[in-house]
Amino acid sequence: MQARREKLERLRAAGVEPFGYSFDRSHTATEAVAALGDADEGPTVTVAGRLVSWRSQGKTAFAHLADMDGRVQLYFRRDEIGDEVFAQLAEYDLGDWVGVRGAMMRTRTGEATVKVSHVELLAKSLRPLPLGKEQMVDGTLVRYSAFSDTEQRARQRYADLAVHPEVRALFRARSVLTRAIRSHLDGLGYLEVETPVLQPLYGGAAARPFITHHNTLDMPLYLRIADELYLKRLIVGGFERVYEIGHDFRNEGIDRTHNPEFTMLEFYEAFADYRTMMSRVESLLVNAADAVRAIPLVGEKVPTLVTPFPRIEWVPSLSQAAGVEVMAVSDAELRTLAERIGVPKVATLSRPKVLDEMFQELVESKIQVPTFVVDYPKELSPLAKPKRGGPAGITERFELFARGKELANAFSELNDPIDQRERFEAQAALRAAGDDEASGVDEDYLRAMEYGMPPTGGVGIGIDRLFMYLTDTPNIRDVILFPTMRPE
RNA sequence: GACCGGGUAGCUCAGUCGGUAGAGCAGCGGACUUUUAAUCCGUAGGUCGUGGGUUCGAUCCCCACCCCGGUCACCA
Repeated sequence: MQARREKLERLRAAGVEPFGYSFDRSHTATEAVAALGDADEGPTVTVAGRLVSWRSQGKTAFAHLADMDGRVQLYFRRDEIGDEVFAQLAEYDLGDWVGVRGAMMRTRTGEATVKVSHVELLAKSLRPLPLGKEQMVDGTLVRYSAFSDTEQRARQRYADLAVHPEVRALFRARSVLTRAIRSHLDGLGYLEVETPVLQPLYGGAAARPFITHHNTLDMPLYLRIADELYLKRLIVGGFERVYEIGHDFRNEGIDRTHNPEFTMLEFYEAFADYRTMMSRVESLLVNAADAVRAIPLVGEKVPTLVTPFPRIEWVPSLSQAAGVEVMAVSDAELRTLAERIGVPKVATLSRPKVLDEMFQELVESKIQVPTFVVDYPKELSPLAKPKRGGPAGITERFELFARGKELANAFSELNDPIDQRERFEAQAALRAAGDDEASGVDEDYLRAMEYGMPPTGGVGIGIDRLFMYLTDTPNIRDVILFPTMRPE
């Protein structure tokens, strides 16, 4: 770093501004290479990017310049750019942002290269980037001394992105994913809306919230754990199709699949039930997967989605896997069974919870291809409507699983305000008993329900997890640009 | 929270059966007008995660703690 400072000073002394103001480029690196085509000489191009390699050879030098999505070789000759400028190249470092102009040419070894006739420094890099060396071996990129410390890559995402084109490609793909989702929902007549992140009451899921304080109002506010209750207020208001993509916040642990702040898509559609929402989810995911599949360096990993997704019913699938009629079997028998499967602390769990654990163990974790699990027990689904015409105690709810992980959760939404009040009050009782994941009674939401909400289907999809599934990324930290981390 | 693995140069790592440390790349100086992990010669660079203990002496052994990763547990 000291050496780079000194170079900076020498450049300034020579009248070179080390931090430029703007630069007009005619081609990206990829476009410049394409402009040469198969020819040995090509048009003059102007390109800009970071210096990522440098091979000096006395009176010539080769370098590679990398920009957003590509790289191109640069060839400097003293007799081409003059003694003074050539001498100044000694003050350049890897990581510097430069702009160059020159004719495209092909080198002896066949690489498309800019024969530089003009070079200018756009920004001096004072801190060395952790650039490794790389080589193509049989068509695959081999890195040496790559920047691989997972912690530092997440903390210094800017450096991770700067030296790893495939990381840039991954996050570009993530952006493409959300764009595809928006485009798909917009095409169905959905309205994208924004609802409060700061909420006086939190609800719509069971999770511990982040709590903050508003000074002027002198009251606590909670960072939302879900968008659900506000989006359904909008259905009451007459927006028949709404969606929101935003961050939810849950004050819980951090691990491979959990970040305290994560991206949630929720969409609600009036007059729809959960069956309609299943087909919405299918077409949405197929479109999203197609969009991501088109991204180089990422798309190869995207699984092929075959619709319609298989559908299995919660109770029968569990009964079959367990070998007994789980809803009919005695409590004692059920618990014995659960223990044999390996469910921990069976004695401390309620019966619905035991069933849920058994389901996770026997069914959920074995689902590989995207599969809808439908018709959940009421005890596990407090926000879903009872199953029409179906057995008592079953609700119209589905979850989508793939590779053993939940991708979506949806209901035919409960719109009976009397029933809703009872469920809120049950939650409030739990909260009073010390369960800080339970919510209170949201009177304003009940008031909205009392005005009348049409039949509505609603879906929540965790975008981070969906993207992890599509790109086969095992750690959520690797799909969030700046994951939550302990301070250094 | 438990267990396992790890923390040494800017990056990736090696090592010291206990005697205050090395390599490659990056850096710096030099040679080189088609190189591509360029090559060649030379050179600089480290409170060995933190604190304590044992010892004449600790980066190494012991204890505690911190941090990271993995597995498991917890978690609608």
